[in-house]
Amino acid sequence: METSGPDHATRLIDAPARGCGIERTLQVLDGKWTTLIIRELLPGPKRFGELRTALGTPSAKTLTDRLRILERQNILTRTVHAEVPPRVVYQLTDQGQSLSSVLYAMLSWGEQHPLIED
Amino acid sequence: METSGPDHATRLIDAPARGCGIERTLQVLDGKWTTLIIRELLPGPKRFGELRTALGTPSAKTLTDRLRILERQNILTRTVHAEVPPRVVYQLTDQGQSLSSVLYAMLSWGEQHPLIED
DNA sequence: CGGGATCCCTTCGGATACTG
DNA sequence: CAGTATCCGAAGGGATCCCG
Repeated sequence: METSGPDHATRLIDAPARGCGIERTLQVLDGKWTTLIIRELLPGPKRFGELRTALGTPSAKTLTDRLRILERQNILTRTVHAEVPPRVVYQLTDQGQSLSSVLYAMLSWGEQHPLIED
Repeated sequence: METSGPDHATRLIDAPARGCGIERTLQVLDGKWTTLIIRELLPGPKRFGELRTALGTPSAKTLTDRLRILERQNILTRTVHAEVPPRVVYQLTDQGQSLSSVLYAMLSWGEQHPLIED
């Protein structure tokens, strides 16, 4: 993976410090939970409660706030099924799915670099 | 890039939600400035003042705090040159350099997905 | 069940002043 | 120049209660 692409380094060096693509990505992958939310939704849609459990039970407010932001950013969709009890399903958009490339890079790096300390 | 690797998706789906490599990466790429600091250091070492200017002048405290954390995490080194005036140089470690794979993924995604709002 | 409303606390980041 | 020390405001995240 490192063999074929010295071009990667070049593009990273050439990108202007401010206003480059990295900053747009950071605008999405912001906050404590966002990246993990996307990770949970990659396999397929999930309900609010499923998400909450899978993430380790963040507060409802925290999760709701973040999901609303991601919805506005067109990373996921929110579908309300008018039933009793209500069922609300979150699903990644194509744009959200495409973040898998970033998440995969994060996964690979994290697996290869166990942190020494905190 | 999407053509050859359905394996990427598989590994992302299989990774356990908590304690997977993604979370270790998030432990490093934390806070408002970290990712941009690393981006600035990829081309080569920089002095404290150079970093500050390149990033858009965050407060000295903010930058110092974050640099100390990254030093403890073995992402970069801090070298003090005993001169007058003092000169302090920050340089990525091999581990820090290796984060370029993640930054490159962020750059690519950001370039291809201009945000609609927010 | 999936929130909304409210209150609260911690943390992050910034402003300012001072130092080796 | 590159910090340290101190104080501060805003925001993120959480706890609790209530509702359709």
